[in-house]
Amino acid sequence: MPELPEVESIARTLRPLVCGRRIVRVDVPHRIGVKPQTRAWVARGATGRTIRRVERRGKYLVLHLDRGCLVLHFRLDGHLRWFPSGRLEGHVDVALHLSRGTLGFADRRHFGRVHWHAQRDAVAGIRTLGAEPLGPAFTPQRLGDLLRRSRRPLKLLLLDQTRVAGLGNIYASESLWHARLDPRRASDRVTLAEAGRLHKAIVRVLRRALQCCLDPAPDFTDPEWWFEGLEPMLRVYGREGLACRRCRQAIRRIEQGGRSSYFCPRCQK
DNA sequence: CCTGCTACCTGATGGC
DNA sequence: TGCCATCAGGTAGCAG
Repeated sequence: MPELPEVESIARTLRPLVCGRRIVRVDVPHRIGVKPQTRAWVARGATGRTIRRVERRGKYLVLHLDRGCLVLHFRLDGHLRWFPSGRLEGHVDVALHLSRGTLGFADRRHFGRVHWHAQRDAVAGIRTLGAEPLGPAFTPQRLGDLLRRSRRPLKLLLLDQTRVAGLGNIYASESLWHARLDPRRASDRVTLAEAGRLHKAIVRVLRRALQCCLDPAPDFTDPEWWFEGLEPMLRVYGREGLACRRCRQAIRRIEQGGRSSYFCPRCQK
């Protein structure tokens, strides 16, 4: 479960459940969930430690322990499950048994990971993350600078986590629709005014999505929870062939970087 | 450094 | 029914 708003809502919902709790045991029913680390490494790092703080960076979820941290990444389909009784049910790849309740990490597709690290910034993917789009450093100027320095298509730039942290395939397309910008446009050919529009669109889309993800909040039961609440706010993603909600033109789907982009060929220029 | 491509996995869906 | 192709929220690693 994937992009910034989803992970942020997970972090917020998780805090009261796990902060201050001790990890009494770590089970790894599917070792692929910790690859390339080992069961023993993760268990040794986390067992007996107390969860002090829950942080989101980009799409990473970091459980800071009193020594080291657990770094979770959901990739495409990973999700959390909460077992108040501590008894596992269904598919779980990694289980953190806490002093009260058990947190499970599950991903049938086995792309998602749970790793233990001595330091959060030991993770290259976190260390190199770009600006947090809902943070103070993400200004129209900053976005304008990023755009000017790349000739790549806008959509691919927005997906690059080292530029802007946390946008994924859904919200990149959504943001470009709101900004009325063609996903194929070369980044360095975007005007200042257009960069301003894009900045505003990104912030607006992510804030709105976060609201959707917080109501209803994640229940750590249904892996599809986030997508249901989201659909009403989507303007282009997954709407190939349907009428643009601004101009009624048919939405197009194209491939960029091996992934689908959705846009309106009439009002996105 | 920048860019583009592939691998990594599983399950759902649709055409024939 | 069954079989095959295609698609899916992401990133790491590697070649040029």
